Amino acid sequence: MNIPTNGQPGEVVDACRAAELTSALQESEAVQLAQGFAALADPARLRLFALIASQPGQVCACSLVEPLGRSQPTVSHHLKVLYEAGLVDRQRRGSWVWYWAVPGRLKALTAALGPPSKG
Amino acid sequence: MNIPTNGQPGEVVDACRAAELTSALQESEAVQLAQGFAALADPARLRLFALIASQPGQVCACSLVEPLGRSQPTVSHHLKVLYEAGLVDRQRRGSWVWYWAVPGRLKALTAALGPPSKG
DNA sequence: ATGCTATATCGACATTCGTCAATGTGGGAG
DNA sequence: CTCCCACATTGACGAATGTCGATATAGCAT
Repeated sequence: MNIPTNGQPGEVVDACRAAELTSALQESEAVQLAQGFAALADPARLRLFALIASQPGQVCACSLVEPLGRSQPTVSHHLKVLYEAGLVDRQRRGSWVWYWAVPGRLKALTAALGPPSKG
Repeated sequence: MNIPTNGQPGEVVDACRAAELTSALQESEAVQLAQGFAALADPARLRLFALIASQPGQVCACSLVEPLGRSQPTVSHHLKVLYEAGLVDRQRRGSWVWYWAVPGRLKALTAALGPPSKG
C-alpha cells in the first residue's frame, strides 16, 4: 500500500497517500464492548430484552418462556447472557426471579463508538 | 407458571399472577436487528468501525489492515460484514475502495429497542 | 499483451454459539 | 420430613463464526 490521504466527499483522490491511522479503540476495550453487542446479536435475546425493557416495572422470568417460543433452559441461558452483559438486572423473590432493564446501559454501548453523529 | 403481576420496584409480590406478555418484537424483525448488532459483536469489526467512524471523511481500505493487526483477507471479510449490515458504505476509486460510516445507522439499531430511557 | 497492486473470494480449520432433553438446586406449602 | 414448582446447570448436537494461506479479480501503467 501507498500513503493515502483522507478522501473528503468532494475530494478526488486517484492515489492512496494518507498517514497511518491510529486505532480509536484498543483491542482490550473492543473485546469488552463486543461482548455487550454480542448479547444483542441473537434474535431470542433481542426479543427477550425488548420484552423486559418495554415493561414499566419488573418482569417475572416465568412470563418470558411462552412469548419467546423457546424452551425454559434456553430462556434461562439467554437471561444469564443479558445479565452478565449488564443489560438487565434481576432480583429473586420467593420462587420467582424478576428482571428489569438497566437504564442507560444500551446507550453506553453506542456512546463508546464516538459522537452520536457518526452513524 | 401462575399468573404474575408486573412487579413495580416498591411492590412486594409473593406470587406470580400477571397477564401474558405480548412480544414487543416479532421474530422476523428481531432476526434483522440481530444481524445489525452481530456486525458489532466482534472486536475486530468494532475497531474497524471505530476507525472508519472516527475519520472526518472517507478511509481507504488499504490503511485499515495494519492498525487492525489482522490479515488482508480477514479485514476484507469484516468490511463486507459491516457493509452488508448497513453500518458503512463504500465507493471504489481506481484500485482503492474508500469507506465511511453511514450516519444514523447505529442509533437506528438501539432506537428499535424502545424509548431511549429504557437502557 | 505483461506486470504490479489493491481488494475479494475460496477452502479449511478450530472455536464459539443456540438449542434441547435431562438433571440439579432451592424455595414454599403442607 | 415430602412434594411441587421456578429456575439453573449439564451434556450433547448441529450450525455459525473468525482466522488464515492460497487464489482469483479488477484496475492502472507500461
